[in-house]
Amino acid sequence: MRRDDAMARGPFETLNEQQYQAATFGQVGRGTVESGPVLIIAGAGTGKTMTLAHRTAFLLIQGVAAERILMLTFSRRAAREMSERAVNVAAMHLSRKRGGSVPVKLDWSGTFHSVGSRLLRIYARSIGLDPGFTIIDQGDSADLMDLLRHELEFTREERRFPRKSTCADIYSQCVNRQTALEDILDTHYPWCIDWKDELAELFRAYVKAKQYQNLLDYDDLLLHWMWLCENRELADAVSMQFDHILVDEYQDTNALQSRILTLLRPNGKGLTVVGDDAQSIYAFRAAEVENILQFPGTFTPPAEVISLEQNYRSCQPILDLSNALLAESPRAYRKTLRAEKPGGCAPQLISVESDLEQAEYIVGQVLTARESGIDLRDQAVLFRNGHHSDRLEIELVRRDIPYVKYGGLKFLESAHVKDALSILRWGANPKNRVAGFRVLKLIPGIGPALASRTLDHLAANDYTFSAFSAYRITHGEEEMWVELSDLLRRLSDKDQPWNGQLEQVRKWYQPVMELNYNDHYIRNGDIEQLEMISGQYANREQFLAELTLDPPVACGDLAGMPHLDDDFLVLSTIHSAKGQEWRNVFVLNVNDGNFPNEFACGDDKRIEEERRLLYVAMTRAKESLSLIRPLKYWVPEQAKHGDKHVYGAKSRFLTPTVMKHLAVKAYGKIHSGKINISKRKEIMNVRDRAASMF
DNA sequence: CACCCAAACTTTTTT
DNA sequence: AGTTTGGGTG
Repeated sequence: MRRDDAMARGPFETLNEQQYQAATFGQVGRGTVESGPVLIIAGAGTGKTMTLAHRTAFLLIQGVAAERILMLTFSRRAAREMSERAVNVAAMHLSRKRGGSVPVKLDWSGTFHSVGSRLLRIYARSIGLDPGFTIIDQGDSADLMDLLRHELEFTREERRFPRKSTCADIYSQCVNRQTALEDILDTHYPWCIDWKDELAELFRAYVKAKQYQNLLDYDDLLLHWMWLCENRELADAVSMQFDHILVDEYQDTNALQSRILTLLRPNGKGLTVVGDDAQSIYAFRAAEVENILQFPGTFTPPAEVISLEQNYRSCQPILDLSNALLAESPRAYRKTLRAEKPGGCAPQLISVESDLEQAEYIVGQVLTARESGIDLRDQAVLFRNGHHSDRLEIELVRRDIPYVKYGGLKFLESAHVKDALSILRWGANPKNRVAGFRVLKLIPGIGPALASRTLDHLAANDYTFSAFSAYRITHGEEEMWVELSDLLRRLSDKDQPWNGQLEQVRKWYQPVMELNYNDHYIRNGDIEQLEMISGQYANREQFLAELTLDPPVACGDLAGMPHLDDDFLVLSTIHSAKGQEWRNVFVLNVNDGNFPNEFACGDDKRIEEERRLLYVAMTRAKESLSLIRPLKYWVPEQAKHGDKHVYGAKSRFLTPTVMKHLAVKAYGKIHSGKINISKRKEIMNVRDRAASMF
């Protein structure tokens, strides 16, 4: 078939030459597309999502069934977007041609973790797993580590044992990198090296505990999927379900993920991966840039490589700066981004006195831009660490500027939400000791020891909650205890409808919040919000699984959470800004210590990743880019005496070659002896408040 | 044994 | 600034 004739028209005419090559790669047969492995190197802003969506649409148009396409993405949001766009493009074409069967969505589109969880529920029995497993998030996994490290009495040693989240991190690195504990400690956690034996023992206990309690952590979803595929028959069964496997953000896959792909597609047939090595920023989560660099060579004949370099997002001066930054990094896929849009002005490097002036400067610039017609939602402030925006947030609240913050503290991580979910999880799975422990300690008078004994009693009675009705607790609120055991019995009853379960949980939990939190009315609102969300799920298992795999982004206690159609400024960590774009972008704290982060120094590979992080931040900007550099900035490190400010050196990434593309500016009085404007405002504010007291 | 308080310690980014 | 541990009290 001469697909050029057939396809050049219709939905594919908007693609440029490389995008078109990528989208239509492969030999078209009757209802099939035969294609070897292909790697699409998609630079920032080169229409990656559009290309991948069009490739999927191409497959659908050629007659590949939607349920035979596996789309693996980095986030749920990306999965949804990709599915929608692909289906729309295909529908546009198909309805014009024959009006025949138009797929509504891609059945198998999701993150590695969510697809893994789905496959494991199907194949659980064949690998000796109970399909009713509970998925636990990073926090739960850390809590379980905490319980075990106390049980093993590692916390009683003279030197302090690594904190619970560090233990969980180390374990996760070992699994995801498929590397021995000793090597992980050597390269990533040298300060924990003395605890090697204890950590190994802790991890053995952790694995046992998870198995006993029927829990899977994030890493288990990948690990068990891989094990599933290591069995030839099962691998074939999974593999034969799909004609095509497409992987987005391939540069951020880890050893487990690439191994799973290799097992599913040993010869690479029907495998399409998309990514940009220059945007690999998840090494801390065990991502391997090497995966994308070595992808072509892992097959014989090697995979086809198609490079997209035409940039549709930014103006040329921004790309010149980004290209210059990246040119100083040694890497395999050289690319020079070219702008489609003409004109544009040079990116700026602004020096300010401290984080206070930084916040003030941004607020001023954002408001000026809005007056000139750029909505707040077209502007974003990006930063390295979640807390870097603290100062700015205070300023924004004070000046009544609405904003949404991505990254940082999440809804699901707040204590009250975890409490409520733990009650639900415990009801769903009485063996879940972490959840039970957490819930029991909520009752005044019940501490770790009593909670532990109560859990033992439950275990001794075959994990039936009715055993609690005869069980008296020595001290502790009698009434709350009785109500809790009642609630748990109802929750564990299989005939109990899902509808209304969260309401029952909230009714029991409300007094606990009122007791513990001053802001309980705000937190109660969060639980009510959770209740609303729960209505969208068919059953409890689905709700709990989806919520851990795809947590809601924003936390409700933001000062008046902006409604979606309102105008608001976007604050985001660079990691959470991936794939997004704004007309106007500010990058905070561009100094050595943040770019690169002080903890990343000493290791060349990690420094390169930090450079790429700055690259990702820069390439989010469409029209205007401002890098801000405070001369003095706040460090939350232990400060022995007095001043917690530190003088930040200029980022080592801003070399003379890179500086050529930056317009240098200073804001405010850099050497200040006098009190500056913003400080005076703060004093005024305090005076007003003092006066209003009487 | 639970709870409160003080002291010591702390590695960022997230599915 | 937030977390974790240890000591003292009821």
